[in-house]
Amino acid sequence: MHDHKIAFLRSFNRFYTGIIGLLDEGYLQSEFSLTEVRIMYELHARKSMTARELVELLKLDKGYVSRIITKFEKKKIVERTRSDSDLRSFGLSLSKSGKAIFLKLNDASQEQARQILSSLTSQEASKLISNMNAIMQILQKKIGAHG
Amino acid sequence: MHDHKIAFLRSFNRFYTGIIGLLDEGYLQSEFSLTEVRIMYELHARKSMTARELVELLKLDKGYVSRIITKFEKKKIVERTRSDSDLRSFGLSLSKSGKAIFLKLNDASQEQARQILSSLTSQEASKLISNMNAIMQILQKKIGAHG
DNA sequence: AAATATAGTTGCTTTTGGCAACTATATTTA
DNA sequence: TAAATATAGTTGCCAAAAGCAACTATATTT
Repeated sequence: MHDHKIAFLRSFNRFYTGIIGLLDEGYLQSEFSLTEVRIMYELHARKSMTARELVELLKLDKGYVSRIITKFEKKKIVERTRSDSDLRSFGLSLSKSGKAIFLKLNDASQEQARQILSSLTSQEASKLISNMNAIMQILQKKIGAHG
Repeated sequence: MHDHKIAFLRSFNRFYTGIIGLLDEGYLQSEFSLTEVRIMYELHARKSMTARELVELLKLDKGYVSRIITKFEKKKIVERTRSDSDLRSFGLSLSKSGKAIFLKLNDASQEQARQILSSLTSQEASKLISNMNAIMQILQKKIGAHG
C-alpha cells in the first residue's frame, strides 16, 4: 500500500533526529541536562504547573521529576507553593533568577537556530518554515498534540 | 530580523521531538536501547562498516560503541572480520540472526509509522511526505547531512 | 469510616554514556 | 629505517540519567 510513504516518514525521522541533536548541542554545554531545560521551558511557558503535569506532558518518571524540582528549589530556580485546593500538590514556577537562567539558555539555543537559518537564503528559510508549519498542522490535530 | 522564523523553527523542533518520541516508543519496549537499534540500523543499511565509522556517523563514544559491539558479538548479532588492509580494525556486519532481530524491531517501528499515516487522509499523508521531503532538501545540502 | 486513588518523596538499582589509559597496528618524519 | 606520532579498538573507572517500588500524606469513592 503506502509503504514508500511509511519508509519516507521514517527516513525523515532519522534525518530530523540529527537536526534536533544539532540544535540541542547548545544546551549540552550548560550545567543542565536536556530534561532539566525542558522542564524550565515548560515552567517558563506556563507560569505555574504541578509536578504531575510535568510528568504527563514530558513523559518522565515522577521520582525523577521530584528530584529535579528539589534540586531546582535548592538552587533557587523554582518556587513551590502548596496548592490550597489539594494539599498534596504544589504550584511550580520559575523564580526571578530561574527565569534569568532559562532565558540565557534560551538565547544560546536561539543562536543555534539562527545559525541554521542564516545558512539558508531567505527564500529557503521561508519555505522551510512553511513546510514545518504544514507538518504541524497536519499532525497536530491527529496526534495528541505537543507544543 | 527573522526572529519569528527562529522562534517557529524552535517550536517545530519541540513539536517534532514529541513525534519522534512517539515513533521510538516501539523500540523502547524491546530489549535494545535506541543507540543499539541505531547501530543495527546502520549495519543493516550498509552491510559492512567499522566501529570508527559508527562512532563518527552516530556521534558516539568509541568505548561505548566497543562495548555494544562486544555485546552484539556475544549474542551472535554481529560478526567481525579483521580487515586485511588494517589489522587494527574490523569489518562489522549483522549476522543472519542479527538481521532477523533487526527486521523484527524494524517491523514494529514500521507499524508505528503506519499508524500515524493511517490516521491521516491520503491527501494529508501525501502533503506530509512532500513537506518532509522539501525540508530534507533544504537542510541536507546546508548541514553536514545525515540519512 | 474503610477502601481506594493520587501527588509527591525516597531508597535502590540499572542503563547510558563519558573519559582516560592502554594495546596493537599504521603512518609520518627525521 | 628507526623514532615519533597517529589511529582503531579495548578496558577500567566513574557520573549522569532514568526507572521502579515502597512509602507518606492527602483526596476521593464506596
